[in-house]
Amino acid sequence: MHRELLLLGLLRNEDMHGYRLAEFIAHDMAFCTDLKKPTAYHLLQKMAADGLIDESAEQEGNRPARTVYRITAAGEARFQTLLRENLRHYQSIHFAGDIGLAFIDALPQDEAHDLLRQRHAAITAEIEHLSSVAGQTHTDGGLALVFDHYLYHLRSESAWLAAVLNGEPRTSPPG
Amino acid sequence: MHRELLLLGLLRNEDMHGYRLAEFIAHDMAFCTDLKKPTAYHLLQKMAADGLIDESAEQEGNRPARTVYRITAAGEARFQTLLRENLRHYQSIHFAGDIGLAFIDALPQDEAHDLLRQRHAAITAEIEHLSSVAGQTHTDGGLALVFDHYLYHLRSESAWLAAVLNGEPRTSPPG
DNA sequence: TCCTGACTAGTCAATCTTGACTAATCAGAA
DNA sequence: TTCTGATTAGTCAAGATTGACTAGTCAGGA
Repeated sequence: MHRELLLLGLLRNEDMHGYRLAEFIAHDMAFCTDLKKPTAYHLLQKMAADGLIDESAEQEGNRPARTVYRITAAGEARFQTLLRENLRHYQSIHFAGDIGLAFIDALPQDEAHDLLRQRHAAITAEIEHLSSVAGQTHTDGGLALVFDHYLYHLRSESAWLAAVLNGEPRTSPPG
Repeated sequence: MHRELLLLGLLRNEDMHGYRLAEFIAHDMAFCTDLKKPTAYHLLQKMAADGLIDESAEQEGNRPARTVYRITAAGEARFQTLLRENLRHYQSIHFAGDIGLAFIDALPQDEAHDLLRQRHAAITAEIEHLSSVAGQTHTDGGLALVFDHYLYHLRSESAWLAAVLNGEPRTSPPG
């Protein structure tokens, strides 16, 4: 459902064709969604069938024709509903990396420790990378908030993993 | 891929039939995965076809026959590989709730604030609930670690959202 | 001019995922 | 005993998702 919200939200800002939508999402929102190009096309077609968006053909020079999508009044109403639902609720997350943790006792302690150190290094690297990209794009309005959230989350993950690696007692709160 | 790891890890501990696996996952691992019953069956059949697990029929009383799965040597090898891969890497997460945040400017500030307060209350409620269930099950070995991670994450989310609601400056680290 | 590699705009088959359903068994109440 | 609702053990069709592919365009170098 949040994928529809994403597409409607972007179309609300500006009419776009599928390729551009997918590209924007992949380049500028990679840190908060993993919506792929074919999925975007699929959802766009479905939403068009539902009357939430309008399709129109557009030709530029003699490049291949593009299908441009524009949000309708029904789509705007949907957006409003979905947005409120999204903000109101907390949607719990599952960490793929936790499955490994659940079976960590299957490995010798030394090796497990070493692997987790590599994981910690990967988190640190992502924090560095994100921090360095910080001021470049998506520094506007809502996306800035999301960016901050992601960075905060990464720091929290890093801190938790560091505590585990130091053998600190469990279930300690952050901050 | 982590779903295969999960099923192999559980079968490694004990032979089981599909229904029991799915039930255990839904009851005792809900906080770290969302693998559904039909998906579990699908993966079990695939892994059986790949020779990672063996199928055998089992009849108890005159209850319907059950297909019991047992991990093979190839399956154990796969488990070892997948476990190391899982622990070594950090797999980044996407928050469905972030999509709403990205478009929060579309709502009047007061309403947005109010909705986020409801979200915060939902997180608090989940923390309460989890804390109360803490000592009951999954307090063993790896699952204890995962449980701690989830609780830590919830606290981190709560803290971040509280900071946002208080209008505190962004991109502050936890702890 | 011709060729190569990159970009544009999408499509498609294969795979994954799940809500809803089936069909049998059992426990306990009426 | 008979009925109801819960539990057991799955199946299935429908829908979601994605890696790999197509087919045209364009820029720049040889």
